[in-house]
Amino acid sequence: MRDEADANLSVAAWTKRCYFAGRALMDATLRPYDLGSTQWYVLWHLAHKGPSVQRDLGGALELERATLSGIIATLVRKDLVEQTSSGEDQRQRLLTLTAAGEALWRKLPDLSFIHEAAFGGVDEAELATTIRVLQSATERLQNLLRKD
Amino acid sequence: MRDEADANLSVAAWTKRCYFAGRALMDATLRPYDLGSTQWYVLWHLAHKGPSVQRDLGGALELERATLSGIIATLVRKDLVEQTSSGEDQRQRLLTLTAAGEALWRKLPDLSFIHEAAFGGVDEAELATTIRVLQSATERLQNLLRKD
DNA sequence: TGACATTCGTTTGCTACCTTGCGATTGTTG
DNA sequence: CAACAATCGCAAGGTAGCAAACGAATGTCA
Repeated sequence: MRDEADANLSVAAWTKRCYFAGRALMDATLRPYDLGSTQWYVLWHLAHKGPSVQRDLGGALELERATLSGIIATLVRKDLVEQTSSGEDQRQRLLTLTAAGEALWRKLPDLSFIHEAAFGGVDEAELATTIRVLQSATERLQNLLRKD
Repeated sequence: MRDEADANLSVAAWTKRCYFAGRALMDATLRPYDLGSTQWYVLWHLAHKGPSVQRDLGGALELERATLSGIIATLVRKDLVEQTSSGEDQRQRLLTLTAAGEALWRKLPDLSFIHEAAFGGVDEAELATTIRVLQSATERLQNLLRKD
């Protein structure tokens, strides 16, 4: 949200702009494959960590159950992920890549160029400072949220 | 997106978490007034800068025309904003706060406590570093985006 | 065991972001 | 002036986030 010259934007405004710029580049790269960024994270997790229970995946990706539920539904509709009632607990669903899902994953481009483009070559100390500032802000905000 | 211990999250991950934490606190504060965060920004702009042409507001808030269109439609439905065909250019719409909009704006709590909670007391130099890192990352990402 | 509480996933409905494509208007230029 | 291009707002359709409420399955404890 810009209300002054670009140079005077607040930390908060730059945080938002940076987040959306990265998201946009990720989305643009994935568009030819008809994948959204969060869908990519799900595939990444299943490809690297193997089949997962939906609840655990939600924890790892920090998504609400309701949010993940919709994303998984989309991936199932596209036949990239299979959702089976995993034996033990009949409430839980086990998520597995389908053959089509594995095939697509192998075709996908490496996205690490995005992080590299954004932060490559930046002084290590400055990166560490940035992380510390953002982390402490996040924690303070979440504390305020919990107290309501 | 978390795939390691919290302490090892990347800058990108903290940028996202921080953005969403701030957004969540803002949304929670505005919920009793039945307002979303972007709706608040629109009201803020109209209250402080006076009536605006929709196109200009989109520029100031960095929203696509289509995105703003929906948000304005919501505010019009709630009778907080009036949308008139501003004389000169018959394509443009002039946005004005209604009486109800002004009344609501006066009742809204001050949200500056959020920015204060997040970044208050942080060393000035560290804040400046954070802004510089995020700004340069944003610019580099946007350059890549434009080149596609 | 039976009543109650909790957990997991889904559904519904909302905000907010995007792209694509359209109609209406306006600007430009041969 | 007429044809073409550009601009503005809207509509449709998609992704991704949230809260609230619900059914089914499971856990707990009197």
